[in-house]
Amino acid sequence: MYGNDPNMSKQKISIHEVARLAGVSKSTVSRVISDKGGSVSHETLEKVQKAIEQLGYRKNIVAAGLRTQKTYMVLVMIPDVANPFWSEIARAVQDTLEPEGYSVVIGSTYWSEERESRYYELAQMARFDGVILNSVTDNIDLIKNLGVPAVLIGERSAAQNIDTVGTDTLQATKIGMEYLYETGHRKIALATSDHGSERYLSLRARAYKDFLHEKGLPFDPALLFSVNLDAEGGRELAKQLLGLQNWAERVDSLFCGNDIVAITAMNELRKYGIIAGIDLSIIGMDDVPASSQTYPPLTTVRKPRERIGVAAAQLLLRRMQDPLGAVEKHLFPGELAIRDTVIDRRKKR
Amino acid sequence: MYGNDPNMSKQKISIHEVARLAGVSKSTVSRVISDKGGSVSHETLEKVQKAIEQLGYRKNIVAAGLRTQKTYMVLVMIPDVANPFWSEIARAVQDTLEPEGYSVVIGSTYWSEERESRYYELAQMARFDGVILNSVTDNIDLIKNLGVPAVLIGERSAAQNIDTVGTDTLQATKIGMEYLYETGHRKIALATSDHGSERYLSLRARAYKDFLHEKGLPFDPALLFSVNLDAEGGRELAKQLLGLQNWAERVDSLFCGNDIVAITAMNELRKYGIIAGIDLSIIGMDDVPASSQTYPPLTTVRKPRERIGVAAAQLLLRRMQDPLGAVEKHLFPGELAIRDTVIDRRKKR
DNA sequence: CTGAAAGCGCTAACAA
DNA sequence: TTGTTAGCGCTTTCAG
Repeated sequence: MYGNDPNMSKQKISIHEVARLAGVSKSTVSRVISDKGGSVSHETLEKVQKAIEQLGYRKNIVAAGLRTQKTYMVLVMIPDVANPFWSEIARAVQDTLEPEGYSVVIGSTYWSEERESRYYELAQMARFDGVILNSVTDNIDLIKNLGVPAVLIGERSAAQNIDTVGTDTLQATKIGMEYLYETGHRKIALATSDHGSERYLSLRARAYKDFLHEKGLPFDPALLFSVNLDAEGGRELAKQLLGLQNWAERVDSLFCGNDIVAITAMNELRKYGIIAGIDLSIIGMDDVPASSQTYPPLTTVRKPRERIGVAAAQLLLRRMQDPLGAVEKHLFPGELAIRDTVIDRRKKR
Repeated sequence: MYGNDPNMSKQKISIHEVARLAGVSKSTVSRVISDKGGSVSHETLEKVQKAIEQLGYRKNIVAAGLRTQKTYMVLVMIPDVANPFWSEIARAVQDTLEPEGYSVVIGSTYWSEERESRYYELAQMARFDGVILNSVTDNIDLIKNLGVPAVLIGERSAAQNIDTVGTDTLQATKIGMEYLYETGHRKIALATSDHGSERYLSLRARAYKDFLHEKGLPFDPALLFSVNLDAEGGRELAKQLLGLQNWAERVDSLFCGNDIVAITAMNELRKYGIIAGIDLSIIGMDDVPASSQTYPPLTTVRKPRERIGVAAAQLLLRRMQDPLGAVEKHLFPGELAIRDTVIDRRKKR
């Protein structure tokens, strides 16, 4: 009549109740529920399991963590969950960490240092076993002093002594250039940002120049457009291009720093009757979801978001087991997503 | 030489060390750090604070939670983080819960029941103070037995006894229809899914019929297209429309069940020379990011993702304080996002 | 206002 | 193989 309702959903049932019902000690129950395979006789094992079943007992991992110093929680700190680039990385991390028993907390910093430090605080309150992050500030000392294994996502050279995974921008740019070259383009323009602080952006410019040199093509400074990598930059780019004398004879293709720029530039140029894929070749970078929905669909260099996420997760897993192992860095190549904005000029020759 | 470095980042410093340094008891330190404003003299308060500062002490909220039965963690269970619709809701939840001291865990179920139950397990392991979720199964009993305050996101009628927030699909459909009507359209077609299980989808059809009736317009069953709400459905829709006899005379506008359908249909129709916003009006639903990047940009009915997220978070906050309060339900109206795919036919009259 | 002691639910020596 | 005894770091009576 009292307490014999197995469906009571209140989780008042702890290891203690299980022990009582099974007629064993708490430690024995503990041995059963902590998968460490502590030595328990087959007989008692069954008794305990039956009691657990009967009471609907659930292990309280938070309490367990207090003792073992593990939380089975990992923080993924990224600039913006709602941005597909980052959310897809987060998803990949989640997918590889959860089967290992970890829960993933996603924190959006919205590029704000203040929000970043709030997450660092959290991390220091012993909430997480590990952290995967993309920091605005790249305050390496801060990250190293977190007292928690950390993996960086990005491609900053500042981070010398810390695990890193990211995209190989040099290669990603080159692969796009190469594709333009193969399809018969010889007058390639580049649109990218020259934001001083974000030094990795100029990697695109470096790859561009290297490429021209390698192919023995002339470098025309007027074809290196400097714009912000957002929608505004795309419109600006269209304007700059159109402002160029004899532009149609000087450029046959446009390599854009990212897809947003490519898409807005493309839409802007159309207003002047210039159609991407017909009058001018355009190629973007990132492969955001919108890129396949534009008209015509955008050819672009895809950044391997999934691989990045998976690699970061695996690296963290390793680092959590062996905090003192050698620092690793992984740069993944971009992949060409061929759609309809690059003209095949070989046919025309 | 040993241990006298105040910057040692290992968080070995607990309440105990602080107490020693400040020359008080652990309880006193506890009173200081738990914002409950326990009575502490101004003098000791200062001593303790100084000690905390000096040692770089951080409160271990996990340990505290063991005692207080609070984890300050909230689970947001959604079908897919990488889908903008859901990630924006998650972001809003995060933005309103974090200032209250909660950490938000985002869990993606990918529409799988199995993954859902894994999260229910987690919730039962006393990890979370509350849960905000969109369930595939809508197993209300299960959710109620979680033993944790829960708020549902969606618009399922099944959920009678549980807090819910969602979009008012009936109204959202109507507002789009109304806009078409205002701009002079009288031959409106609707494309939606008739998936039996997802009964809320047929809300669109209901709103459609109601609207026609209200305006005294005839209902032509051939103009109610039934397609899946994905890219494939969009192409299918284009095919069906084109297959209709005299379609150009029978329909002047197309209301699509969601943006994906609208965008793919629009791109497909263009192949036959039919341009949205010129030859045919098209309107979507959701306002996904890609919608503003299409050419022409898509007019659509925006679902108030942010408001939904904020409301869900606030509701959960309330429910966590008062678990027995009356069940609440909030449906938010859709908003028109006017862009370029709807023709203003009034001019032509 | 402050301290001592008990305990949240679990794990980890150490005995038995 | 099992039970006993201490804690993990914090909060919370209950005295003083």
